[in-house]
Amino acid sequence: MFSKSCKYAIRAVVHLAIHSSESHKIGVKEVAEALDVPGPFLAKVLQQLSKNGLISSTKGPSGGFYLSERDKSASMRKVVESIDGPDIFTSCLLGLPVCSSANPCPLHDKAVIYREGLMYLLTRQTIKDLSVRIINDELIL
Amino acid sequence: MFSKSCKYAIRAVVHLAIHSSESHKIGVKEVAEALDVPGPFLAKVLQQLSKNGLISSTKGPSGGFYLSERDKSASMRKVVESIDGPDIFTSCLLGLPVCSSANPCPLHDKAVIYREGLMYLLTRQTIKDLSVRIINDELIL
DNA sequence: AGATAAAAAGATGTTTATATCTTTTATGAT
DNA sequence: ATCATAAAAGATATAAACATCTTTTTATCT
Repeated sequence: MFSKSCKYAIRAVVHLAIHSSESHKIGVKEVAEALDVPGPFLAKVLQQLSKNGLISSTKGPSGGFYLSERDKSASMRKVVESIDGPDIFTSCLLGLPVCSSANPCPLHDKAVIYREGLMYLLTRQTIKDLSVRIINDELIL
Repeated sequence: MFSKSCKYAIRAVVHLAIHSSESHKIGVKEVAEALDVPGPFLAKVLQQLSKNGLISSTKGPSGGFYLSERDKSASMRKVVESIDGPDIFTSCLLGLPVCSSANPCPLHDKAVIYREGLMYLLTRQTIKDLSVRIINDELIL
């Protein structure tokens, strides 16, 4: 479903939402250790998220990555699309170039419902929503 | 969602269901041209499907791949799992090793519903069901 | 039996995804 | 102003997926 980069991105963004703020930035190393993922690879992912404006960062001493309040109001869908590309929820399940409700592939009508359900779920769910839920339900990352 | 091999497999199986029979086997080349996919690569996929007992084949002159009536009664889910592995519908969306309804990752409860919907759809839908629908609705492959 | 056709199997190449390392640049602290 | 710190950027390495080619095996027909 999601690429590994994307999975890391989702977890990292939520971790930052919970543990960072404008006044308390976090380094890649710390995030990587918390999530138990390869640091240099996570750095790439965070840089891309930063370049796409989904997370914030500053260089230099006491710098690091963080989420502003504005960042936290973005949808999880944007996070996913920022890494795996905008077509992940809309491209044909069978990889056919022409596939739409007008010209459906054999799986289109039946399967698209479920994928769109997931898409809309992630569209509605903001980073903040998710992190609040994680704190309340004591979920793991 | 599905790997390229898996997409090819789905399309090839359906093509065989529609165009082949025990008395009319089809060569890889013919299938590859019909679906417009690379022949040698499709051959690998068909071989794996054959080895896993999802499609039938015979060697030699007038040999080729085909679907017996018994083959056609298998679910599309088996086709998918035969190529992409049995975990494709059940592994954690975030790639966490421990993730279940008892110990859910942040996306688990909400997202799993949709993926399971797709899984059950493919479980119910046999190869024959799908090919009949394709013929009736004149869908493309 | 020999020729042939086609899958099966194996070897190899190419591309993309994943992962790591090194250098550069910007920032805050002294 | 200088130094230390940490992200950004670039270069490189490894693994997996994707793709192709070649050889072998097997079945069928003559």
